[in-house]
Amino acid sequence: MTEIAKAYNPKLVEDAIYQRWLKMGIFHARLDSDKKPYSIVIPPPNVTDVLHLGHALNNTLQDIMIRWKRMQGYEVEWLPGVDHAGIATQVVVEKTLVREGRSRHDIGREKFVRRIWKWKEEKFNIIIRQLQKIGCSCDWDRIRFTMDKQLSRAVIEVFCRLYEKGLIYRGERIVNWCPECLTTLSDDEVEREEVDSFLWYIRYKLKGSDEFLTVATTRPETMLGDTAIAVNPDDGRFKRYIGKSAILPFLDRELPIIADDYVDPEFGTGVLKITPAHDANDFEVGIRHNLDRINILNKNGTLNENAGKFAGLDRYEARKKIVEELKQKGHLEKIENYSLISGSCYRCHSVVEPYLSKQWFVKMKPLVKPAIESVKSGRIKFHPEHWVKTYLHWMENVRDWCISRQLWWGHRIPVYYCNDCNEIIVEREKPRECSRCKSKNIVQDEDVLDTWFSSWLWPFSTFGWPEKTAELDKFFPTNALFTANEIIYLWVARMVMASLEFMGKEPFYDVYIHGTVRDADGIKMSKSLGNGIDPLEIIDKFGADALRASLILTTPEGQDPSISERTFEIGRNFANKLWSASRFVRLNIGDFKLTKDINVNANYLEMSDRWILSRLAKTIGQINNYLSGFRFCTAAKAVYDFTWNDYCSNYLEMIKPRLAAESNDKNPQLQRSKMAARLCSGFTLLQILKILHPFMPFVTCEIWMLLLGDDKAGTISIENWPEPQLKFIDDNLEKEMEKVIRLAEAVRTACAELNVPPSKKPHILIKCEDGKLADIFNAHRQEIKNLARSGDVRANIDIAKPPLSASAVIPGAEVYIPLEGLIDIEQEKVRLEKQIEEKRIYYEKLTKKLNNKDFTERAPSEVVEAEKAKLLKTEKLIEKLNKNLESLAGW
RNA sequence: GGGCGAUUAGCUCAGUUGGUUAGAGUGCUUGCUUGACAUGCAAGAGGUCACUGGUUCAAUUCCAGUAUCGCCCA
Repeated sequence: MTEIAKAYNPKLVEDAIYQRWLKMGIFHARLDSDKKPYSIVIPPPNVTDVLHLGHALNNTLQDIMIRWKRMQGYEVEWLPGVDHAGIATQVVVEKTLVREGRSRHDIGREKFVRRIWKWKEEKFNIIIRQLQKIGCSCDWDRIRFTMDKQLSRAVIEVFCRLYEKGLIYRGERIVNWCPECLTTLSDDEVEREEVDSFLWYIRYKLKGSDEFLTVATTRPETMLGDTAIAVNPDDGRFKRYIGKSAILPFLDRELPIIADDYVDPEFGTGVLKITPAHDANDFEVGIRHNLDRINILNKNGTLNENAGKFAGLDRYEARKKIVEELKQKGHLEKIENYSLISGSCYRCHSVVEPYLSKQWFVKMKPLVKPAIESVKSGRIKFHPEHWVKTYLHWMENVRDWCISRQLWWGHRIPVYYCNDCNEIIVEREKPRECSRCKSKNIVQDEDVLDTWFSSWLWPFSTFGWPEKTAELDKFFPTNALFTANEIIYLWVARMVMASLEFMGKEPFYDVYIHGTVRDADGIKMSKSLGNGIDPLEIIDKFGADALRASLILTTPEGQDPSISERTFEIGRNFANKLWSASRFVRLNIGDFKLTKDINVNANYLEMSDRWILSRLAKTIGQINNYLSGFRFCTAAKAVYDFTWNDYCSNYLEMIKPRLAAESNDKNPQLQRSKMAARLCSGFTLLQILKILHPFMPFVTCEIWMLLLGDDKAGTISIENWPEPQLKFIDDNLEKEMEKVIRLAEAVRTACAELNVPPSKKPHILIKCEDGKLADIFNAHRQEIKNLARSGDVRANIDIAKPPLSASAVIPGAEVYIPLEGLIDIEQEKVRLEKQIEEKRIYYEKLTKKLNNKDFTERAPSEVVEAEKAKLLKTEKLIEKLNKNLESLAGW
């Protein structure tokens, strides 16, 4: 027999166990299997950096589902992978260059991209190792990267198909421009926050008049690009100016005064300056009124030649100068404080400029329609359900998707321009000549595609699309998707659209949205704030199972968990509890051989055995329900409670005397009882290991091997998930056992409150109202002794209270604890009085309720009866407590 | 400005069809070298269920409003 260490040390076992799993190949899904498939694709972490706690949560949830399904006998595919994360990675790597005193332009595109590939390799390997440390049972044979050859092919194919279908077009639009990253950003990549700023009131002189109109603006520097002044057509104050012109300060440009509904008469002065090249709304106004678009900005945020004497200045420097000069010239009426919503780059956080440029867009409206239907019809379900609203809201207000990025890292846009005839050629392979003029003078578009343009294909590109592969056949559509709410728009919604468009099917049927990991103060964990917790550090200190269990136990469904390092003690302690209980069982079952297919024979079982089996069956049923409903936290709590309370605190305590029976004792009943306890405790423990395995794979696997013997154990990971054995469920028995447990509790409480030293094990006498209850207690003398830490136990209907005894009252019975010389009578009196007072308050509450005619007449009779029964019970309890108190009088 | 979510013990949170003396973990106090476990055992204290109305015999639970916080979108 292997010795079992006193405390569980995850460091000694986790790596070896993971290697064992890899060696056995149990994570690889086979195409030739007859089993029903179950598949999940991982939300590919970004190669920007190593994984944080949010990833740990995300992947633990998936692993729980995957391991559960695997044990249930599905052919399980959990496809892992990593995302190239275009802009994010480029920015991160660029920063490393900057630290060396160089920019990406210094070393050039080719070298820079090579450098990012190197970065990718490093992070890729670390991420894999991290996932393995966490215990994730991914199919490593099918790991993917969004820039793999085959996945890149899928991206190009999709671009071409959409272009051919007229769903991709090139257009000159106002886009979000990051002057730092020098690229466009999609609307979803811009972070908006409220900032304190000003509203500048600027006077524009009317042409040929001394009158002027005052406009209010939040961005005075853009005035250099103004091409009109606008008022609301219904605004009586300004009607007479419509059709006239104003003169732009500095540049003396003539600006037509136009009328447009877009102008809000309430804002500022009710007069707006229109800058079509630097504001999305103004752009629209410009189209309606056929206005010029004058771009005044360079790509790096400095002002260009259109800015006259301000050319070359940075945008904020220019703002300062312009305001200053306006003031000097008397064009500045006033400055007001104003809080505005400012957009910043989600990667480098510099302020984003609305910028006019030629970009590639995807027409979204046609793609959105079926994707809305998938969710409305219920074919795709969200967990928790309320995220449906978020999804639909975005879908119904979708705007065209700007997919070109002025970056070097990503999938190059498959568009070629002919330098001779300006033909635009969209091809899967690089063309040799222009399709129109046959010129060989063609160049590829410099830009790359938005990262999400590859990740929206993830559920099928990873399985080999556009090829028709066996993998796609077997594992697509996938079953579920696990992700965080931040990327419902960016990713989830787009995956649904892409899958419907290119596969004709939804990519998954269940979307589980988990919360965002926060620190103890409720602040989102992030690297920039430095409040993040490194999962590897936690694994090092507490173990991977502790990490997993703690995360799940503290992440209620649909809520953000608040986590500090101490949180992980919950899981560590639990792993140790399980370990210790297993050690106890191992030490006590002696030569009894546990086997995988061990079964419990109902004939031999005693009440406590049948009780734990009933509890076990119920618990398994609950866990199945909870997991099916994606209620991971509740499921985890159910196993936790069953293991700690039912199994350890109650069952193991109750069977201790049976296990301790001397093996040379000739009493056959005693030996049989001992066997039953060994059998049942062992059986239940093995079942616990199984239902706990998805949550805590390492420790359960290790104990499984220790109990069964390494060679025969295989791995618990591919054992059958237990079905609840309904024949064991026995509600009456549970109620009886509940009474035993309650009784023991009452005795413990009395002894603790009276400061009875634990070494003194007082005898207890139980006076029962009916013989049946007395029988139950008498049948469980041993169990009560152990649970209550008492001496002998005797129950009967006609027991007299011994003098100088403490007492406790429970429904249907009272317990006497003769404690002559051990207790302070005064203390016991106080104790009883306190209890009487408590009961009396409750009694009054019930009386009041039952005296209310409205209640007795209108509430359902069951409810009224139940209240009456409570009243009766309480009355009896008070009576008994009073008698016990009286019996102490005079001592 | 629109939408979503939250508000229950010192802290983190359960409480799914309205009736439980409102629970758990953790922290706190007290007592325990209890023959598995001090990463433990036992006991205790601690709550006007954010506030105001409404529906109801009955509201932590349903409805409306207010306040505070968080997230998403304009």
